[in-house]
Amino acid sequence: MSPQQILAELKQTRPFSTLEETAGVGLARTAAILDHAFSEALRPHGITPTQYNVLRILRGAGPAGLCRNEVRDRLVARVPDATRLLDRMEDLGVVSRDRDNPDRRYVTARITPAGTKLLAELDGLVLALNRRWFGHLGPAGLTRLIELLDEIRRAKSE
Amino acid sequence: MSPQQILAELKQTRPFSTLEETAGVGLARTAAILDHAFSEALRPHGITPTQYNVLRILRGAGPAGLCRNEVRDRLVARVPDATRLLDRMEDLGVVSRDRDNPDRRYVTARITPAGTKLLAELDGLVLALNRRWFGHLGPAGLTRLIELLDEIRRAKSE
DNA sequence: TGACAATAAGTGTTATAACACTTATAATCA
DNA sequence: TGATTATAAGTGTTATAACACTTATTGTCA
Repeated sequence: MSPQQILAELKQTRPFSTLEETAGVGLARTAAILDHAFSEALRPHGITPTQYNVLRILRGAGPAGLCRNEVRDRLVARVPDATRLLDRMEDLGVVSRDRDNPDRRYVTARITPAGTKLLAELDGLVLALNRRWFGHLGPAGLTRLIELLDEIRRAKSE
Repeated sequence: MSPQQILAELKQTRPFSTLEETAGVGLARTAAILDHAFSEALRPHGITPTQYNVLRILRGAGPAGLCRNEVRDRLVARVPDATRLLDRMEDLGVVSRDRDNPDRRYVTARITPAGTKLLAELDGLVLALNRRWFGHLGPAGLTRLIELLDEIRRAKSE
């Protein structure tokens, strides 16, 4: 096989083994692994990572709660059907909803006492997982990682 | 309100504003944004990011192809139903399958000429997207990002 | 002020993800 | 060699994601 053929074959099977692509695949793979592990860790508690995210958002909002679209827009991952996501969480008893805004188009979602209790039970677990997965990078590594990720999102939105 | 109450309230609404958590949320959010953008970019071409991933894997495997489980295990994100993922891609005409292994339990999946053609059409797009999203980090930033992500996955699997 | 546009939420429907379970073939070993 | 275990693929089913569309309420302005 001639050098040209070898190069042609490499080019065919791995057309862009660039740093950019390596970073992109690494980012996607890492996020997928951690999301799956988090999902497994939450399973015994009956909620998904997205639902956990909603609970964190609503706990942060306090008694005032938040309307559906505000919850949706604060989610880590885009969800096109926040209504039924909140439906399920209402069925679970961790979220309540009321059309109590003067503007009657809005429906306010709030975390319930049961939701607050569940979240409190999970705080230790989440802290431990974050330490296990990220702790060994050290403050300098973590700060750099956070910077790099911020830069990527900034470039994306420009 | 006493300082203690203020602290207690902050603690309640933001129990762990640690570097680890900031990195975790940043990682998940960045990956979700890029995956969504990639999905949108692929939409006009009729495939999803996962299907694109399968095509890349099968192009890399060459004429020998790969069995279902090998394809599944090489995917960036875990997929519990690779059979029907390949079913759909076979319906699209970009993948073929044959039970042509001496061990008749195996079904070999291969990329079709149509799949190779589609992938070739997408190479430029993917290269451009990767440059746009990651290029401005520079070789040093990209290398560091790749290192940090590798470290996270290594810690996870230990 | 009354038609029209804008905004918030919800609904209908299809496709895919996820999980448990079954079938088919091959390898192992008493 | 024949029963048993292991491996690969596929199937049945439910829940969720995704997208387009509809309804209800409010704001705007000719």
